[in-house]
Amino acid sequence: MSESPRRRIPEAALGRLPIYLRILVELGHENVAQASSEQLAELAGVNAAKVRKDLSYLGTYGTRGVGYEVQFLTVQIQRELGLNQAWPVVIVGAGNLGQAMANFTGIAERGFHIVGVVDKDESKLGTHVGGVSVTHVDSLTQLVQLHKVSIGIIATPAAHAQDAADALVRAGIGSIMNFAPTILSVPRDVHVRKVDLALELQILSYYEDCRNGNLRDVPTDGRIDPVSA
Amino acid sequence: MSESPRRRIPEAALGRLPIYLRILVELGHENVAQASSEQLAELAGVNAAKVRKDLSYLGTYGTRGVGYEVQFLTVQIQRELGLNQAWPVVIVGAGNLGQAMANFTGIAERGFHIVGVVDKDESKLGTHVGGVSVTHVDSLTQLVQLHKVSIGIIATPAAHAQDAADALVRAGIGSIMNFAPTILSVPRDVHVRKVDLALELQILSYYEDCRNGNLRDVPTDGRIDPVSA
DNA sequence: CGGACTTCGTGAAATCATGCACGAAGTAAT
DNA sequence: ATTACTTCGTGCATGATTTCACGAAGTCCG
Repeated sequence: MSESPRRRIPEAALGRLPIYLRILVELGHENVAQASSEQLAELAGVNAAKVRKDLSYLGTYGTRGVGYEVQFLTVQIQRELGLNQAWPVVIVGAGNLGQAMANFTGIAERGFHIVGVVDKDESKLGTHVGGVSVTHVDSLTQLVQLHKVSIGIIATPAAHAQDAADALVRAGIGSIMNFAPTILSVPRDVHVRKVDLALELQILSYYEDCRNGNLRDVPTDGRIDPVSA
Repeated sequence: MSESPRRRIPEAALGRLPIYLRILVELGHENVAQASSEQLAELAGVNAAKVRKDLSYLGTYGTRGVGYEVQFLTVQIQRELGLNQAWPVVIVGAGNLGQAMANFTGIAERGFHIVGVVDKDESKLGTHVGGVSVTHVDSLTQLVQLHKVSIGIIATPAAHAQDAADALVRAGIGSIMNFAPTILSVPRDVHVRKVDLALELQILSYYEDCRNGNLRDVPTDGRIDPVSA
């Protein structure tokens, strides 16, 4: 049924669409034709009502008494996420992380195409990383315009992350994935998603500490020197 | 003032503590002695009331009219997160990502210590990665027990992630950071945090697609073949 | 065809997170 | 000491997210 324009998927639901998508693609590969919200929920590690509500933001694509058509729903989610095109991506920073991202098959598999890796360190220039060679950061704008890139990844040390962001914005990029543990300041219309790897470990540390019976309840009153980092 | 036992910091606030911590450590390095919630908020990219509320879960550590003592608060957050010890960590998977994590200075800087990298691929054994050499996954349990490791990182291909998780759990690990795009099944008392790099890009893709005027409103009624991944 | 059964879509309730706004508690200076 | 000023801590309103629970809409089978 042709729906009225539905808009703006809530952030929380949006964050789960890629998960459903991966599951659906997998099911597709196993030639599963249909899946119920119950099954999807099981595979996604969430509850069934949430799956249904999340999917309902896309449209009414399920069939009552049956479930969802895997192929069809796959396409719908892809369309919604804008994945019916291969997005070109540039990486700023050819260190460990930049290289890992450039080589990461999971990224290429899901429709992203690394068109360039730039760095400001002369010694890294020309080395080959994941099919492209590392060029100087000065070539960024050129690279971006040539390939019509709109997504950039910052994999530089924290100290240079803002420079990298500025360069990306100047080059005309619209979205940034930032691995540096820094709050970037960018124009309002540029989207930033940050991924802080150490942060995730620190959160695990919290839970481990809880588990070890360190009942964090008695506030210290003596003031101790912080350890240096 | 000795408080009544305060407990369980809400997830959302917990996720911001590492950010405040990083900022405080930085301020400390610049010999800043005090900081107001306003300043911290500015640096953290959030609003001041949120900073105050988040910090209030730890205790009443601020001074009205003044702000927070940088050194003191640093220690408090570290204590809360369990970062007053150096947590040993093992990495399963010596591919790009595993290597990048092992070499990542940001991790060591924040009190984590990579004590081992294991892989099942014979060809990778013995290579040196970030100060440790890669050993066979069979040595995992030994490694974990020797160093009293409780945090593991899964950086294997998705297909082997569950095996990796099982091995980690068997070895006695309590928390897992999972880079593989898979829902792991683990005992209830094991904490898992997943980091799905492609997922983040897919979300950026959504926003880019929106920006490009692709008003995602008219649901297709014809059914199209999904592209293969 | 009709009844039993399945599963979706969604309102409404419950929970969680955010942000405002103000009293409380401190400093500073006269 | 009193006044002016700053900034914290937090109750409360608002908004977002999750979950429940049930009617609607379909299938299946005799």
